[in-house]
Amino acid sequence: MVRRFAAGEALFRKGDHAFGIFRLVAGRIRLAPVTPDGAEVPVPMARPGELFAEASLFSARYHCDALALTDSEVLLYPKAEVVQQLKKNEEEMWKFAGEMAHRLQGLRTQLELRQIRSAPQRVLQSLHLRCDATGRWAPEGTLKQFAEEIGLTHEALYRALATLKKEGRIRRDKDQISLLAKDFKALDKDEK
Amino acid sequence: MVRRFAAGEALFRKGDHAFGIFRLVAGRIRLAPVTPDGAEVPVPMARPGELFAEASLFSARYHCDALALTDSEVLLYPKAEVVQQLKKNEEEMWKFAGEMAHRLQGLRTQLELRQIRSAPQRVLQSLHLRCDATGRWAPEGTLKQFAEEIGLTHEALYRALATLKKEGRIRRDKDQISLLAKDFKALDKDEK
DNA sequence: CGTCACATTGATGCCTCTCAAAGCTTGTGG
DNA sequence: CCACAAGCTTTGAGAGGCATCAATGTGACG
Repeated sequence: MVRRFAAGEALFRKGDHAFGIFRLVAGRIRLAPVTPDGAEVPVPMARPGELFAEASLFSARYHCDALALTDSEVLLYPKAEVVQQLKKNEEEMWKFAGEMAHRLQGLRTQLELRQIRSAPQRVLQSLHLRCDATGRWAPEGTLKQFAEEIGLTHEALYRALATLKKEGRIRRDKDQISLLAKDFKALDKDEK
Repeated sequence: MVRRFAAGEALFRKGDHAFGIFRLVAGRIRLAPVTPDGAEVPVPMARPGELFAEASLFSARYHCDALALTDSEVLLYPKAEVVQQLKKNEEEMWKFAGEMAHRLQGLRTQLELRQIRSAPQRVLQSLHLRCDATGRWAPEGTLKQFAEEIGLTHEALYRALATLKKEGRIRRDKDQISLLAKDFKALDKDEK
C-alpha cells in the first residue's frame, strides 16, 4: 500500500497504535524518539529502500515519532496482514529476518564509525565502506546529506575532504570521489 | 552448547566459515570489524544476554572478529541446527525475529545517544534510558565500563556526573544514581 | 536575472581527549 | 591483622579539533 507524506508531516507518533511497518521508497524520514527532557535527538534516518518501524510488529504501540523531512513516499505494510503472511509463509519470514540481520550489521557499522573522532579518519572510513571495487564512489544526494549521515557538520566534512585531497589519499572529480592507492588495497569483498 | 573463552581469545575471525550464532552468558565480547587501513575500530560490544553474529545465519562467512575481552562464557547455536529449527518452527522463528527487532531499536537508541556531543547531556540521557520507574539506577559493573558503553572517556564521565550533581539534576548514593525531580517526570513506561 | 540551496573557506571558542597525579576500595599474602 | 598491589575513582592542567558563526563562490531553476 503506497502512501505519500508531505514534508513536515508525521507518519506516526510515539504511543500511536502500531498499525504496520514501512518501507521508504523516496524521500527522507527521521525517526525521532522523544527525549524525556524535551530536547529532540534526531539522527537515525531511514533511507530509500529501507524498512523501518519493524519493531511495531512485536509491539502494540510505536516507540518514536516518524517525521517526513521532505515529501516522501512509503510502502505501508499493514500489521495484521504482515503478521499473518509471515507466520504462514516460512520463505517470507526468512527473508524478513535476513533483512533485519542485515540492518543490524549496518547499524553496528555506523556505530563504529561514530566512534572515530577525527573527521578526516571518519570520512576516509566512510568512503572505504561506500566505494565500489574500483575505489570510486558517486555520492547519492548532496554532500551536506552525507555529512549528516556520518555525523559531521558539513563544514567539517568539506575540510576533511580538502585535507584528504591535500594528503593525496583521495581524488575528487565531478560528482565522484576516488580512493587513491595509499588507502585502496583491493578492499576485501566478502560482505554480509 | 556452552563454550568458554579466555580473555584475549578469539571466538571467530573475519572470513571464517560461519558455523553458528552466539549468545553471551557472561563476560565481555568485542566485535571488531577490521578496518581497511589497519586501525582497529572496536566499540560495538556484546553484553550478557545478548545474541550476536546473527547475520552469520544468512551468510557463509563471518564479517568481523569477535574477541573475548575477559574470560567469557557463551552459548553457541550451530548454524545448521538453528536454521533447520527456525525454518520448521514458526514459533521459534517469530521469537528470533522479535529479538532482532528489539536489538535494532537498541542500536538506534545508542546511535542517537552518540549524537549528543555534550557529556553531561549524554550522560543524563543515558540515565533516563536506564533508570527504573522510580528514577533510580544501580550501575552493573564499574563506571569506567559505563563510560565506555556510552562512548566517553571515564574522566569525562566523572566530570559530567559531578556537573549534574552540582546542578541538582542527579543524586549519587552508594552504588546508585538517582534522577532528581527536575528531570524525572514519571518517564513514560510503554516500552515494547 | 534573481533567488535559493549547496559548496567552500575563514576565524573563534568551547569541550572533550590526553597526560598526570592523588585518594579510595578491594583482595591477597605474609 | 596489617601491608602492599592493582584497579577504580576523582580532580587538575593543557592542547587540539570540531562546532559555530560568518562570508563568499557556485550551480540550478524559474
